[in-house]
Amino acid sequence: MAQAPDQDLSRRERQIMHVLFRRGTASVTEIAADLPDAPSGTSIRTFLRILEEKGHVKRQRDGRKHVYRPAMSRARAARAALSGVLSTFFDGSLESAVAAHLADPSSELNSDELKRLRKLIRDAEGSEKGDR
Amino acid sequence: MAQAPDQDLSRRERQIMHVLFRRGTASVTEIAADLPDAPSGTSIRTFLRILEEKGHVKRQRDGRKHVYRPAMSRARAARAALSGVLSTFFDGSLESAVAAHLADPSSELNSDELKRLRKLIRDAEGSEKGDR
DNA sequence: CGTGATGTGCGAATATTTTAGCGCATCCCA
DNA sequence: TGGGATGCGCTAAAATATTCGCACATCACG
Repeated sequence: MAQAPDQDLSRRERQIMHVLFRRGTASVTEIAADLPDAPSGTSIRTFLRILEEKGHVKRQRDGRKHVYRPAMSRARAARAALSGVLSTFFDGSLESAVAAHLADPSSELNSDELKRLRKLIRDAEGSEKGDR
Repeated sequence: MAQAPDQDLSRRERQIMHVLFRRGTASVTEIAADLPDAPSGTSIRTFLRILEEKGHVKRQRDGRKHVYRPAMSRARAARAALSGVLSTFFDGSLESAVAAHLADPSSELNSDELKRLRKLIRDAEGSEKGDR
């Protein structure tokens, strides 16, 4: 399980995980750069240590520094995060979410992306696994 | 601003807001029912009071009970939540998100939904507002 | 080598979050 | 109308989260 890695994390822990997911990999300094109201490096290290103990983060030496990365694959976390949002805000429907996003003026997607998007769906219709 | 209502909320506050967004409206009892490891009703009321003070929740009497609802529209919160996830896990691309969701075996969407989805996009291509 | 800049972890102070106990008000109905 | 059930807010204790000071390593380099 552990579907919702977020659910069990505190605010800071979550923020840090998000930075890590966004960057893929990051040093304490880089994390600090992306953190709103970033605390001291020492504090960030504390969280990293905790996150590591909880099994959410892995570390690796890089010269004298350490580089951190999420323990869970981005893909997996992404899926979980997305379905969480769908479930809470879109009645679980991808369709409504897409509709909302397309309607959002700030989404700014060009016709190219739209075209690819449509192809994506056409292909999915094609394969249509099982479908009971 | 206040784009990310989540960002400033504690774990419990967030959980409660999510229940509220999911249900639209809820009493303390209903919230308790949806909350993982629900604390006492008294505790929930405490959070509701705090959330109200912070301006995230509105309340309304219903008989002797109170009914709570999010102060921000679901649509607005939904948009914010979605773009947050897109930004953190999908490089801001709706396309990747859709691709991921379609690939997710547990997504289970039928051909009807796919069809509507495609139409949605086709329409968007048509109107293609501004596109600066 | 000697020294400053950088990085690290531990341990402990501080601040916030989380939880409930209480006493009061209201409602249902025997 | 008296008593139990249900709901509410206030207030304060208990539990967590958040932050950092410190002392010890490493590294680059004059």
